[in-house]
Amino acid sequence: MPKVVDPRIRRRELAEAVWRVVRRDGLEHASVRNVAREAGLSMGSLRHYFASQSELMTFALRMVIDGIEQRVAALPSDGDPRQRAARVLAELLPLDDQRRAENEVWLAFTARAMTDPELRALRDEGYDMLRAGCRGLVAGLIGPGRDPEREAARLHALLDGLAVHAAMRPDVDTPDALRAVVADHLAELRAARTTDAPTPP
Amino acid sequence: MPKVVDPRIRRRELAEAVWRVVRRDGLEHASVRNVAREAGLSMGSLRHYFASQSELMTFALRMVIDGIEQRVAALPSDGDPRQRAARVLAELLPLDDQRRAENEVWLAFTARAMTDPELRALRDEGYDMLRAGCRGLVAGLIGPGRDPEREAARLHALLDGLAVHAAMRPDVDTPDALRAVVADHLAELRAARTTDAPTPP
DNA sequence: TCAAATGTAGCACGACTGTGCTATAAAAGG
DNA sequence: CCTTTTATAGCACAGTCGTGCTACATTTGA
Repeated sequence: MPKVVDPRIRRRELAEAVWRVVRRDGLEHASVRNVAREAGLSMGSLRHYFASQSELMTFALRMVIDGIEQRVAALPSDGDPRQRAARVLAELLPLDDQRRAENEVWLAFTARAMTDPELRALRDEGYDMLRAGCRGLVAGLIGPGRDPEREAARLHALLDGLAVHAAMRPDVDTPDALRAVVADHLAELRAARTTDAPTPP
Repeated sequence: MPKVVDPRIRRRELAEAVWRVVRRDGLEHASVRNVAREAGLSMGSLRHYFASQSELMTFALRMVIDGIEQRVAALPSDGDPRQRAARVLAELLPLDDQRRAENEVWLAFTARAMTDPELRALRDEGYDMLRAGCRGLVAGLIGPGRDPEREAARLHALLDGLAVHAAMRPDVDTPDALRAVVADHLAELRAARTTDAPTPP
């Protein structure tokens, strides 16, 4: 007795089942069987929506990227670059459960993308998006004497590092700690580049 | 016709076979069979050195941690904290093949540690080690008005973020780019904390 | 009303996995 | 020289895996 459900909703439900399995048991346990069971469907039914496992996985990762992109795009585009930067960065950090979930799933797939060409394309897309975003934020913020591209790379690395740490040690790298570090960094970006005194003799 | 080899060397060889399989095919393909084949041994022989797969994996990760720890410890302990910081950080970044390998293996295991308690203990050990190292470096560097713990967290996140990026995009985040970003960051740490001007009205 | 399309379920096959087990050859030690 | 230990190899079992396939119920559309 099949229910009548928009297939797009079913696909979302299945992708969310992938997320739950990945977070609870790890990506290596996200088999077709386990995901189908998690979603309360049969294997055959799952394969009606996704012709192969890699299609399912690709879609589950795609949903992470799209979700983040949409949330950032929905942010009020304030004229003040400092407020906008603060808002965008607060949106990118894993500060609540929803974003913690996305972050953990993203990390799991990022690792697998090291050896999976199909996932790698998506991972690179996310990387490029975030790097471009950092470029935009930095451009409106940096003080004199700073290299925009290097500052974008630095902010980007800081963000991804904080995300990894938040996943690894949520007890140490708490939301408040993440916010404080990012606030420090933003404040610093606005300062002029200090020319280096030579190493004291 | 068994060769006469120090069993500790065999264990190292097997761990290095794990590394190669992990880098080439991914952690999910580091099965007992594949690792044994990679090392040129039989499954039975591998299991003579490692009673279980998790013991093999644990040892392979342990070797990463110990290797990094030993290389940092072997660094000439210069009196100047700035030179020492530069040296230590250059040692921690994945700038050559050996460290690129360690870094990729570390990332793969870090991801799996999210759902594997045994690996998690090792991962946390690495995390704590690096955080403590950052604390030490920052203490000797920071300018007035800075919070040492927050700066340690920031440097730590920056390092891990750069490591992730170097693994993901070695073409973009080249060794030179990594060095430049870290140099910028170190120079900045020495500057005094700029008190924030309030957001302009 | 009846045929086509759609959603759901389940089975079967071949492949791969970790581990327990036995067999055998070489080395070590008396 | 002979026994014990060590190293290596290989097989067998039970389990999981992805996928192709069939069967059936429900909905849709003419």
